[in-house]
Amino acid sequence: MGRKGSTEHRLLVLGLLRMQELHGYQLAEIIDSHFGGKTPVKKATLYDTLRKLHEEGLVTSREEQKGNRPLRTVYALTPEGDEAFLALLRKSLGTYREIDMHGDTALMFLGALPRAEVLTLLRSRRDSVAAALREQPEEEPGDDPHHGALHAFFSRRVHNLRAELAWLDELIAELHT
Amino acid sequence: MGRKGSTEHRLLVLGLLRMQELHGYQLAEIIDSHFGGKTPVKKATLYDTLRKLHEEGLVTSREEQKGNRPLRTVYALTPEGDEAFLALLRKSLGTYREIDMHGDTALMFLGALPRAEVLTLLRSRRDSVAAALREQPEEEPGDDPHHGALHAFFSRRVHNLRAELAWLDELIAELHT
DNA sequence: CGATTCATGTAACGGGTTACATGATTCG
DNA sequence: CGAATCATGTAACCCGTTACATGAATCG
Repeated sequence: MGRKGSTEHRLLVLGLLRMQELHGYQLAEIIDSHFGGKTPVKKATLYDTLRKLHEEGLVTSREEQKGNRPLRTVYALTPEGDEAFLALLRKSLGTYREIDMHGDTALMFLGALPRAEVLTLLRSRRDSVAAALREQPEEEPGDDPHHGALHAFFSRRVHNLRAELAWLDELIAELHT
Repeated sequence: MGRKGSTEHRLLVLGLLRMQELHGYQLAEIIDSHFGGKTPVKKATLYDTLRKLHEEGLVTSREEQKGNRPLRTVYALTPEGDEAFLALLRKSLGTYREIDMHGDTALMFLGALPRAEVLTLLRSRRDSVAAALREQPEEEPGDDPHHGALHAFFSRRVHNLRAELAWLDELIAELHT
């Protein structure tokens, strides 16, 4: 039924609706196109978020039919929606949410395996990180309407991956005694 | 009812049971003591995980009563539990799980606020990170039975926080034009 | 003509947290 | 004696994903 929709999701949807009115499917496409494959939001969640935002009066909805294509519901931001967006943005930008450490518990038990095996495993992990780093777009070529907008977002990802890599290298070297 | 219990939770519980048999409350205490306040696992989850591991035959259970204190259920690892632990550990150590980026969506919309305000907000975020970093134990004084075991775990946290800080500083400088 | 695309949803499941219930005991 | 501690659990809730359903249109 009526989910709340996390801050992140609301922020994303409101932020995109701020630039232009959109229907759900279109919204999903825009998001997917920027995150190729690994979407941070699934369609079901998007539709739900839109419905919720509409209930709250943060967006208006309007039915639209282009030719014989399926009926679509186009959403647009209301002034309240814009306010809500800015408030969320301010709160979110000014705060640091400690990132959940996943895949970390294993690090507590390095002693349970022979050092040689630990080294092999960590090197394999290192390779995964390096691969993920290579897949990151260096700097988006600028024929994108949101050109610079995503810069900070992706730059953080890259920074994080690089830090992870450096840390792993350090740990590996350390274990090498 | 019967939850699966995430890999992380299972790994943590099995790993701790590997060193000594424990009852749920004690397990929670051990975990809490190392993460002061911000526990990565809640009691309800722990009890549930233990129950599940018992169902699967990875741990044995035994009732114990010390004096008139409440009845406690003490769990101990079985050989299968030990195998399961090692398998989980190998898989987890050798793999990199991309961390969920939370609090990041806001970074996509830096353009929505005047640059001066963005700078103020980012500086406030920077301070949160710096504070979190100060709260991290530099290097655990060694009167801890798990002395070196947690080294890698905490060192990663520190590294991550430092990377976050450096990245924020860079971004702030960049926005300063 | 079968497969994919457009477009929107619903139902069920998964998995963790919150809040609450219980009951004895020890501490201030 | 009231409050906190010991010890274990359950029920409800929150939220997101998976999988499925629908139905027309277009593409190979």
